[in-house]
Amino acid sequence: MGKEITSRAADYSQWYIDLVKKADLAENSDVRGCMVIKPYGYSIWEKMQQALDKMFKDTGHVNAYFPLFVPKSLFEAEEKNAEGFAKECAIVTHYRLKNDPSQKGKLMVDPEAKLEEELVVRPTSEAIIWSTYKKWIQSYRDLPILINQWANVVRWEMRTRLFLRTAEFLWQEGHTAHATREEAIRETEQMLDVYADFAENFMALPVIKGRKSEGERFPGAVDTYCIEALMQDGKALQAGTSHFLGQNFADAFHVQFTNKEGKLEKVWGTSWGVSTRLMGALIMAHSDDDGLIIPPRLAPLHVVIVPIFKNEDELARISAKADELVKTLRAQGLSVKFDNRDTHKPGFKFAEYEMRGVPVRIAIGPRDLDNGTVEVARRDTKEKNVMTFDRVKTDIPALLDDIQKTIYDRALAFRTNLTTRVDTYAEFKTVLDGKGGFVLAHWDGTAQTEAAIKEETKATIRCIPLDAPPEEGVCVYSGKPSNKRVLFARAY
RNA sequence: CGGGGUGUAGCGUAGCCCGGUAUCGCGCUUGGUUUGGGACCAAGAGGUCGUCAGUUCGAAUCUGGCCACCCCGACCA
Repeated sequence: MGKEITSRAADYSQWYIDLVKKADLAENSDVRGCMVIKPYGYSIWEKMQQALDKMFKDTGHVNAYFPLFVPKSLFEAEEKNAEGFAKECAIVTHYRLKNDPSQKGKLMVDPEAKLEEELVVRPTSEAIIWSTYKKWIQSYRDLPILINQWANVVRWEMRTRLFLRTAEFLWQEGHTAHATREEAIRETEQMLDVYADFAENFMALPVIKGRKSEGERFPGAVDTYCIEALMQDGKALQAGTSHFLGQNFADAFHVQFTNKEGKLEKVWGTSWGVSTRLMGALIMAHSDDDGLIIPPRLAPLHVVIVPIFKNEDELARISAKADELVKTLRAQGLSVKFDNRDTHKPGFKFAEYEMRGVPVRIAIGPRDLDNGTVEVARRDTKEKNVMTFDRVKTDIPALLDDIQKTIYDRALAFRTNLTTRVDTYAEFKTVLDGKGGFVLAHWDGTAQTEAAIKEETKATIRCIPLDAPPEEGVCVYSGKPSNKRVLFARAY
């Protein structure tokens, strides 16, 4: 592991890349645009999965798995959806290789093994899932269907960045089918709330819930809801989406049911997802120039114990105490590691665990044994305090709660400072180019204005906040009347 | 797909203009001294210089083709 990462002030993008690599989260693979998620990075993703999966199940959903490949004819059935993803689809056209007669030891695509129908590698699974739902739904008694899947998807992006945008990424996608419009909308909103809850309470990431403008809507959706977060460089990041699909996929795949009155009706749908992009959000929202800062509720390791010793005898004495602490803390439900390696000095270990964002570090040396104390360092503020042995059991769990809260409060204060209400276009541009962040401004509601602003400033409407109070005003761009402010920002 | 750039040890690099089998740092191995904030000293190991061809007595270096990757744009969870 190297010694330093680029500072945020020097080059925010480079800081992010350095951090992902030095904290051992992920690296570029031999496949263009695809990453290897390393064990430590994956363990954080697993924590996210566990928390989300429980929330999905608590709201009545079940997991299932649908195929990676989507026959082209199914994929193209919902026109807007197909059109929206067409430019970034990987396609399977053949199913066999053979020895290349012109080059010894090389393989070539067997031209005789061409598929009758090409298979699209899923960029999202609405098509394959709704073609399946058609077989499952005949009666109102078959509804609702509340299914989630954990899967990988492929979107052939031109430019990629670790976690934030990769050609293949991991995610979960919920796909639900309902008898009524109202129920489907309730589902869409419920899952948005689940995502916001997860972001705020697990990721310690304050988010703004809202609806996308027509231009930013998911292809094939009637309405797209999202949560938007602010990163430390003042750019916005979409952290999750929940779509009300109306009857678009029911239309495309002829999914109908017989209602209580014996009449045929079309099914209403939703879909919702979050991806490994959340890893990027987690990193960019909280971490500092010394490395990762992970909120305790997502940290694979809560506490690391580092012994400080000069010889085997000292290590043995410290180990006895450390083992006791490990037991105590594990009994509190915490993940604890005693790093007794004698191949690295304490200073090296301190730096290493800071880079990896372990929330709490406990150091024990001979001095502590004599005093009946330990040195406790918290990662979020870098504060160090001496604690007596008997306090560890109660004070460490309390400290972790405090760290979780501190990280959230810090992110919220940051966002509050970087959220600006503007009333003129000049001010709009000044704020974007100066302090950045979220800009709340009036918008006339037209796609033309939205596009013009994007063209001129690179800022997009992140969302129309759900909690925006009605307020009479005029569009900063066109001067036409508007009745609420929308959220603008430059985004990832 | 347009514009620019770069490929030398696991990683980061010097050398290239002006041809003579490769520099330095990190990391790695071994031994010793160290250990309360990324240790030090010594000795070692590790390279078809992206690839293919050409020029030459001789190519990391010059010429051409190819490949890969990075950056800027357009596109994007």
